[in-house]
Amino acid sequence: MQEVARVAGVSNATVSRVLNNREHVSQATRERVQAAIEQLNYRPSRVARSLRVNRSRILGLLVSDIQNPFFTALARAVDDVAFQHQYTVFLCNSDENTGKEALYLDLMVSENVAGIIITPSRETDSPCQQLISQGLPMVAVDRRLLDVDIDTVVIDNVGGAYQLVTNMIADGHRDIAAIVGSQTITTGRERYEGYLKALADHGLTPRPEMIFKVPPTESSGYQSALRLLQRPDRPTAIFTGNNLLTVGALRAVYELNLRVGEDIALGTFDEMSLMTLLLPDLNVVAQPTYEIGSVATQLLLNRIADPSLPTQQVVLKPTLLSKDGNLAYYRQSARR
Amino acid sequence: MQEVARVAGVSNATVSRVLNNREHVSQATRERVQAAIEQLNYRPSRVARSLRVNRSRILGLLVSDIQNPFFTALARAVDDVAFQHQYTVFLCNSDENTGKEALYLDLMVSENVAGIIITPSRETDSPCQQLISQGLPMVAVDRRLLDVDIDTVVIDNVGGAYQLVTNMIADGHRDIAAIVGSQTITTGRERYEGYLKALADHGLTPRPEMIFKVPPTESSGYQSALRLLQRPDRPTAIFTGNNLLTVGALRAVYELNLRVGEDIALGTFDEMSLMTLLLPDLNVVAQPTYEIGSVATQLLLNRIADPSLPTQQVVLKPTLLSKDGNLAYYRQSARR
DNA sequence: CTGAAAGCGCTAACAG
DNA sequence: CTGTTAGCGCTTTCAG
Repeated sequence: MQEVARVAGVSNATVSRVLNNREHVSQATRERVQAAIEQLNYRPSRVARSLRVNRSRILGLLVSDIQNPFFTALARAVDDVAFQHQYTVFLCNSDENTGKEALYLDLMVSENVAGIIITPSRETDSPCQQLISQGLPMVAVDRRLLDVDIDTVVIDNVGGAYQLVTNMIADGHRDIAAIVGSQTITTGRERYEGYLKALADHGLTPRPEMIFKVPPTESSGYQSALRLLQRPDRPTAIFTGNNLLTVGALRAVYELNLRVGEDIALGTFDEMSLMTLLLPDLNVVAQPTYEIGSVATQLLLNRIADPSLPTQQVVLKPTLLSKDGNLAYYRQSARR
Repeated sequence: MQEVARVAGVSNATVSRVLNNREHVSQATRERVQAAIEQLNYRPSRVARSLRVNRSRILGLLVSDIQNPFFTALARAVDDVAFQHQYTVFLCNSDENTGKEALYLDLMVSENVAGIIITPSRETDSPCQQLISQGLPMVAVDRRLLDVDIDTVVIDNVGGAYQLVTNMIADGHRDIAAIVGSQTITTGRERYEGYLKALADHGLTPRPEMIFKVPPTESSGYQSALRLLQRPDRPTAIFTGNNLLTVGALRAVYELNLRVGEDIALGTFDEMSLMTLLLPDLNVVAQPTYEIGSVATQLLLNRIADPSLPTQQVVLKPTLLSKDGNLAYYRQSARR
């Protein structure tokens, strides 16, 4: 910067003014500085600026699984909106691991991010509480945080699961098993709640041995489904709580040479590329993933602009895909 | 930091020494400082450190499509290796857009990253050249960069495509169409080259109207496949150059109510979750994705440690999945 | 083994 | 409209 100032024959204060498009600089000087910048191929240090002004134009995004298409779609949306507002995104992967989550949060703070969007890996005792009370703008996404006053964007998990399971009941199923995610995460608990409610409202009582509450991973889905399907009294349908559990369950189904929609019905959350295309008989509740991400980012930007805003809890509606509608939905989303 | 120094009754120089695990600090002082850090819940500013030492422990990773499972698997590998070495990863999405690519590169430099791993969006005139000559450690991954002396990790695309197409020929196909990515990207060109070579070596001549060179997107794959499949003289097989093209092609196949492996054979690069499970008749060349990412990261860390190292070009072997082997491969990779 | 002091590159008063 | 100056939080000589 000194160098630029020297070449342009001005002080570095003036260079700074030009850089930040401040007024009180004559057109002539401005152009001289621009020329010097070009000539030297100068790039301002965002690090120094961040240190000085004590805030950056970086948003932290901490997802719990970078390989899960749901989270990458979310990341994509966050990136888009941030980019439109000249913010950039620091994307990290907590791996569903509270230790890593805490570590990355610390790191983001150390890096002076302007705010953080997080998919919390547990709903209580979150390190988020402390950061928020320190005034760091934060938004929780996909999963709620208990006992923390924080902007939140989630979907109506109870309602979505309820619709899905009701739909399976309407298809004639009376014995519907469930493989749902850990009950310490709101999505897992709420979707399970919707499942139970749908059964109860139709006079059905679930068999306890038909219910698996497991970590939301592919291998858990696989193991659980295998155990379910190998029973002599296997259920006629399985409700799986998220996409990874579904993939695992599908693996088990195929391994046992069963057919989805014929030997066993499957109902699940999350639309995945190819899944609806190749498995038209799958019952799917699709999340408005892109919208979740963009709303969350907007919320975060609003809070950065005005930290005194009251916190908001946004609940978006998922969409039950009709069997005929699957392909149409897939096509539409692929077009984006 | 001042605060910690005050509470511990030492100078901030000493606090710094404790923070960085430097010697020449008595055990007693060290403990006093640690206690103060705990008590105040102090987190050092990485921004200030980065400004002072003019380097950070951040690696930049610039991928061309954050929603492509190939790149997220890559990101996962980079993240893992970086994390093991106490580095963190700044992940950005160039969106296959040279403008965004240049912008993010500038940004990463401004943020003082220690080095960059990039999947270049074009093979010539890359802004990477300049950064490298400025001494910034960089690694190109998945795609080569022409006329730039840079560490590179790619797979043997020619060989992989050759094997795949040869395999289809062995299955009896004589009329194999191709939908390959832009020829300004090395993967697109090399895979096309392998395709041509396989045909030539078996005395086959491709029909020009059966060859589509298009951007590597799902919609290009869809459009191209649709046009191919709607011809009265449609081919018996299609070679698609990457996973997105494949997904698009699959969409066209399903829309026309054709069956993979019966009405039309498909051969493609990249293994995708579920794809091999649900489509056992797909011919697939799988990339050692995780290894690509980990080798690239290792290369970058080596160069950061010693910038004078000669550059390396690593070429990894892809694996042709036998039809029977698909499921086994899928299972194994899912276990990771 | 510890402290004082300079300075990384930038911004923001404050003067002029 | 432009320059001078102080200082963001840290590391790193150099003295003691």
